[in-house]
Amino acid sequence: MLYSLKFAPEQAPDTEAASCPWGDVRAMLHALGLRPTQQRLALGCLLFAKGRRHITAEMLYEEARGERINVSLATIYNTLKQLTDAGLLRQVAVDGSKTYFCNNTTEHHHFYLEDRHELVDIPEGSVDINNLPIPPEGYEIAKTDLVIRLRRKTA
Amino acid sequence: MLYSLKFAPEQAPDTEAASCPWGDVRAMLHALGLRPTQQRLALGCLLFAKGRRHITAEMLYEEARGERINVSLATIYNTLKQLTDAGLLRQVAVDGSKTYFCNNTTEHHHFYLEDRHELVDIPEGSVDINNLPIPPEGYEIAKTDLVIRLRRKTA
DNA sequence: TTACGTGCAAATAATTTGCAGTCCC
DNA sequence: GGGACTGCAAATTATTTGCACGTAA
Repeated sequence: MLYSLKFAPEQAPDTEAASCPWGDVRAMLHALGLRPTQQRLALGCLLFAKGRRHITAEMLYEEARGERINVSLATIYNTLKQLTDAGLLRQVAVDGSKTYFCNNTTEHHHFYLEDRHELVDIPEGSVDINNLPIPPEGYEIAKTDLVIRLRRKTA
Repeated sequence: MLYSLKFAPEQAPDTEAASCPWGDVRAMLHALGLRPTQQRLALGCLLFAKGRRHITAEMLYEEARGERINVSLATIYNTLKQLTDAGLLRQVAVDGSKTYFCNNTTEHHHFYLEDRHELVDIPEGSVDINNLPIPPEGYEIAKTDLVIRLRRKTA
């Protein structure tokens, strides 16, 4: 909440860097060859500020609206795709419907809380996957996704 | 192809058992409390006959139409859901769009061939997952899904 | 200015649902 | 016959796209 207020349209956009752990969102966009528009600056900050790290387009949209950021859902989708293509976000498929985006691009895996429809990082190193099978001829591993689905204990 | 011809509407439905590795589809449906309608018998046979084991609703629909089985997409979805709920099929999320159903309900994992949009079983035992993390308070593991995404080698 | 971006609304795609008609028990 | 089942078409949900207008370099 705090961090994103600095991106409200009426605020000076040059002050955002300090509030975003990822560093300077403006620099990040520049490095990607993307214009630092108000929408992208704001979304970049929401996405890379500490706090929430697994988000759907719809969730990000609601979060942005809550922060009075003027942005359309189409732009949310565009931006998420651009950042994903750039390798700054990781897309996680959990069920056949919503798509989650994760701002942690290190090798790690996820818990999925079925009752809350929520993704949670599994701390790095706490799961070992051994004996990764050799891919069929002509293929190489692009990435490995491990999702441990959790249900509420009934006992 | 061969196996499903026996389920064409004009054929005697009592002969299907021999052609379906799962056993007697009629008995299976009975055990689930589902009426052995022509559609369900035919779909049950397509799903549990050897051969294809990872299928989407759309794929099953096309396969059924190819076999002259008269069935609607809505019924495909209904049936897939019923069989999944009954534990006879396993649903696998691969990307944010299509949902795959797998007729292998043993613990196993998948390759996903990104270029062909195809799921392939990884032989059981060829991947070890160790140190499964302890779920947060109040939760237990419902299932673990490991998908190894493969891309075509560019080299 | 001028190409890149954005918002809106319409288009897709996958799946679900409501309901009238059909088929097993 | 009666309720379970099916098919169709309309409704939903998630996402993409086309295009007129806005805005950063």
